[in-house]
Amino acid sequence: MSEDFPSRSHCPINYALESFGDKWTLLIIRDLMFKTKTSFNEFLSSNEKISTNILADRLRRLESLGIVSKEVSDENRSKLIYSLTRKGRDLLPIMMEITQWSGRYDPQTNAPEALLKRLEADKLGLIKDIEAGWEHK
Amino acid sequence: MSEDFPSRSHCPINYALESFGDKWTLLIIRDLMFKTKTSFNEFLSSNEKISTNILADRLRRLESLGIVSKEVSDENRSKLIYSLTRKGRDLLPIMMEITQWSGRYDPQTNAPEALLKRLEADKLGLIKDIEAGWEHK
DNA sequence: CCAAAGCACTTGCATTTTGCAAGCTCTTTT
DNA sequence: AAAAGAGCTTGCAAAATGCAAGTGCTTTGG
Repeated sequence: MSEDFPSRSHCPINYALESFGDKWTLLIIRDLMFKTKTSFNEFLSSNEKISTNILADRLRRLESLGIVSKEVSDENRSKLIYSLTRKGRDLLPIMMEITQWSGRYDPQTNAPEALLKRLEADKLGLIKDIEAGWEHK
Repeated sequence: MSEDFPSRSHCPINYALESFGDKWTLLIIRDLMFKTKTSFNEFLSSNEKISTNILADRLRRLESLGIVSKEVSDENRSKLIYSLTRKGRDLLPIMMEITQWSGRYDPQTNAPEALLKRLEADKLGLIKDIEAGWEHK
């Protein structure tokens, strides 16, 4: 990990933009976080149709930022398993706020009604529950 | 407002990306939300040095999405005042979570220590206070 | 009342990033 | 030994960005 990109400023919003401010990176994080996808070909199969060169680039970038790590699969040594680091898992509250905002403003959102309800009623509890699910994994 | 962009999916994360998933949009929202900037030239003067054509494009886009609105200034009729709509102000929790995450992971962050402390201790109270400041404005 | 300055852009063009299709290398399965 | 799966890389066209200059309205100062 660790690589330096010329930084425009050290504003916290800008730091986030330089980490995941593009059209694709957060989708990969979403897949890792909520869809239990872990491999190159699984990311490729998502609805938004990322292309292979962009996916390879973003995974490399996420690794260099310490948000994602990869390891060789136990069962199949030609397969790589990607996963979120602590830094990546700490993006959960951001993802939840984004989900809530989009759920409120996208008339066609496919965010599950139950999830949106829980976000309104008990966001912190929900976040804790999701994190708990990661602990004993 | 309202314009249609061909949408890749109705995933809530993707909706957010299609609203502000680029290197500049969130900086404009930051300036409107926290730096009391309201005009084209003020946005231009930010540290990150956005160029005029991109700024014009993003403001147009934010208006068409209903996140920002503009009106002619009372004192100076050649000046336009940009402001956040309700939809835009509702991005505050996302901005706060981003600030907290970046504050935690950017060793050089310039997020004020006091703000980060308050975010750890009483995020909801902080958000309420900021929103209250907007009410009687 | 006219010239200069302020404000919000637009335009043109070079550079960079993206999107798409094809191909390549190394396992693993049959 | 051949085919299939997994994770890429490469080449090229198209789109987005960055930079510098210019345009068309106010508004201000003399």
